[in-house]
Amino acid sequence: MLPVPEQLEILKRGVVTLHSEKELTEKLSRGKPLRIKLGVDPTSPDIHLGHAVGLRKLRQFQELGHHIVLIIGDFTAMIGDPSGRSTTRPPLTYDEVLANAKTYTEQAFLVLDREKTEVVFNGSWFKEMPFMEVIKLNARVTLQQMLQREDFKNRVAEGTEVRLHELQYPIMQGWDSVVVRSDVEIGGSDQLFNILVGRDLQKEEGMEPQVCMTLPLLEGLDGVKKMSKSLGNYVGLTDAPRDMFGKLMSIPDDLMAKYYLLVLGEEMAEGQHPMEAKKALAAKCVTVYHDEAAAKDCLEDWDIRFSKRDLSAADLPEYTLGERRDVLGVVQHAYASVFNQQRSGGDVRRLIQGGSIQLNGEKLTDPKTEPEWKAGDVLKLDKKSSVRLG
RNA sequence: GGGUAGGUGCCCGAGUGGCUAAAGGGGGCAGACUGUAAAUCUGCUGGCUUACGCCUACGCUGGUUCGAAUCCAGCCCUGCCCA
Repeated sequence: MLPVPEQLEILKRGVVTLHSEKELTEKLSRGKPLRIKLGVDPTSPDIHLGHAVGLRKLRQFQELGHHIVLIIGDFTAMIGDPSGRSTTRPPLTYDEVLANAKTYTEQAFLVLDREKTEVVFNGSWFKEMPFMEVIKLNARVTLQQMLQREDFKNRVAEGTEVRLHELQYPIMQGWDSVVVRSDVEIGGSDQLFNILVGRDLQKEEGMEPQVCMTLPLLEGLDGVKKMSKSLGNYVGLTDAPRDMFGKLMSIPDDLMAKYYLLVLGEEMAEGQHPMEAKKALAAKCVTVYHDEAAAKDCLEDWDIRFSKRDLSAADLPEYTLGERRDVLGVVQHAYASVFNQQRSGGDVRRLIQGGSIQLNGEKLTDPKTEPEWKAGDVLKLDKKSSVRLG
């Protein structure tokens, strides 16, 4: 194992809070692998770059020889972490959660070393927990402590509902720490409170409290809100290369440095042209989650499509005409058959009248006309989708 | 349990009998421009229809009325205050 100061230096990189450095130093200096905990709730089937921030930190611990405990919150997912949300989340069925858990763990191993990771489900201890135990656990936390939490406090102040099961969430997450005997817990900065509850419960159980380490939250593509599946502002680890690339090109310029740091773990080079810097970011990210060849393909495709705007040279999906020959009918059919999107007539009409639909670069603004469709023609539907006529 | 304020389109929120497919904002989409799917500006933003028009929509169910998101009754749900 590396000397403690060097380990510390790596581990401290990019963290928001570390409570405390002294405790971490002490734990590290014993020279034994530490148990590092990260809990994830499988509320959706895919992991995105926001989750990956925590996973990357785990990976660092792993490379330093520590032991990772990845907790799949199959039980906590049924509640939904109230962190940062202003309304109650609709509950998932247990089957949905289990299905998500499966893809989740698979995708986590895109970042983590599978061999050195212990995966546990918190349902394995919560499912069988006697109600008496639940009561005891609840007796350890006061309502006032719970209400200190920003999101509960705000909701109470605003007069929106807070349901009692939501109050259980921090307690459950804290109890996880007791069960897995974690030395360090990692989480997003919105997890601070929950992680601290873990410390309290561990202390009460006579254990040495875990070190609390939080990481910055990664804003999503909109540049404002936390990256999340439900907001649709995310980049999935398993997104197709071109999607991943394109999505990353759509982040606001001033977010680039943060993405460099949190997604790639490197500093953004100074003095670069913003577009070049963003292309490099997107390409590197594609390289990490796919490979270099894919990244190269994305770069080329991007230049052809958006910089040179030469759709005729791009490789586009092929589309075969259906029954109708009028613009509206063709576009609607193309969306359905090539991109699997059902668009309403009004929707398509708006696209047409707005000038989005272009045949070989010429705008088709009349829904009723029946242009001469020839094989090889390029039909642009919208910014992201174009087809070549077969 | 009592009192009281509410439940409107993807979200927030205005609207108290016809001018309401429903102000405004957010979000989303498109166009122009550009250095990108950045930024900025502009337009669009329920469904069907070539169109006239039709249908669906303001918590639910009924009712009053020529006509209801708007009035009445019952029910369901939420906040706040009191118990």
